[in-house]
Amino acid sequence: MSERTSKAEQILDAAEKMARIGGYHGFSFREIAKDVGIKAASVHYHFPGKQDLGAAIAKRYTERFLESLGAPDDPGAAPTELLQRYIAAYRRSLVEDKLMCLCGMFGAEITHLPDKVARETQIFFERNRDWLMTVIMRAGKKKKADAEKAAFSILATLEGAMILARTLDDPAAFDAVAQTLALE
Amino acid sequence: MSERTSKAEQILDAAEKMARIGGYHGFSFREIAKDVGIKAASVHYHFPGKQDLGAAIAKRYTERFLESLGAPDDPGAAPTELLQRYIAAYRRSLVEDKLMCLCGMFGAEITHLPDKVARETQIFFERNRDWLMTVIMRAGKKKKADAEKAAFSILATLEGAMILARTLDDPAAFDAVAQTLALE
DNA sequence: CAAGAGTTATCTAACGATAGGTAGATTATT
DNA sequence: AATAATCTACCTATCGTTAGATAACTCTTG
Repeated sequence: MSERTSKAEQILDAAEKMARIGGYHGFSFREIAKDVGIKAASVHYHFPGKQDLGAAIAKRYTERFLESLGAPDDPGAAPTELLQRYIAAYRRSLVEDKLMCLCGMFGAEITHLPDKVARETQIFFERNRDWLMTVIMRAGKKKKADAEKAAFSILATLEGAMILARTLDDPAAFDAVAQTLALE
Repeated sequence: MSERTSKAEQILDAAEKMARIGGYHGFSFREIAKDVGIKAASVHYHFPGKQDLGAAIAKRYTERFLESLGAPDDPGAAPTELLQRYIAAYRRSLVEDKLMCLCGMFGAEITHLPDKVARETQIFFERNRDWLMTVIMRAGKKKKADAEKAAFSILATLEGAMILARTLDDPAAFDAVAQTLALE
């Protein structure tokens, strides 16, 4: 009886959602188990330890996020359009999912995370930086160092905007911040 | 025998430090107790519940933070100087204390926090917004609505820059982001 | 086809650690 | 004597994790 999604995927789904609300301590094997209809011990069959599960959701999150953006050097998409798409990805997470960015969450508590999880979190930021740098250099910035600064700035600003908008419970605050980015 | 700092203050110090590493779940009565040299039950004498302690550190953090900035309408300080001072406050937390902004941390996990704590976290952002708006309006001729957008943008960018720099373990990333702010 | 072996997935049941919190005795200070 | 501060001792809940039994499914083989 093969269901539409595997148990491992269901576990990842539940863990990711919980982590995007409460961070690394926001998900537990028991709560996940209840969510997907098995016992806590069975979750360990799919993911040996919490570190592994934490690293797995961060890795999947990163891959899905970048996949949803498309290639930064796609000739069919203008750099400005790609940047708008990038901003829209954060907005969707905030407004539709009503969830924090997983790696923004993990990033805040980075010094409190197991190595495996911290590493995956770093990778999210590095790959986002690289994606943005490619787009920015296509858009006109010539020096690589300047492109990196601009990429860091966009990345940081959007992560911060999510926190701000969620704290004030005001999606308009996100848009206000995003608006100051779009002009560049 | 009255020491230099009261026990309540020592408790706040310990709790704040732990929370700025691990968030709301990053501090516990037992760990705090060990830190200040009393038993866990005694911590409850000073702060009845965890909510109260969490709210107290957020409140004190906000007050100290704004105090360190000085008045936004101080005639003796130019708006650009005040903005530099604002950026420097974040930088100090990152580089010297090597700690995350407490309310940036709490903001990330806002939907997971008790009401009392969430409220204090909101107040941090509101009061920072107001401080920045005052400075920004002094600096230019901007409309109030535009000043709010600019204030949100600075606030979000610096919170995000802290997360970014801490995750990549690279203070230069913070400076790169801050540099894009200073030009405004 | 039928039986058994192997593999995959889940279960029960518990362990030790840690959490927030409470009651009531005890000590220290005023 | 009264108040302020801390203590011991415990409670209940949850955590990650583990060992070992038990199903459930797949594959091979007589």
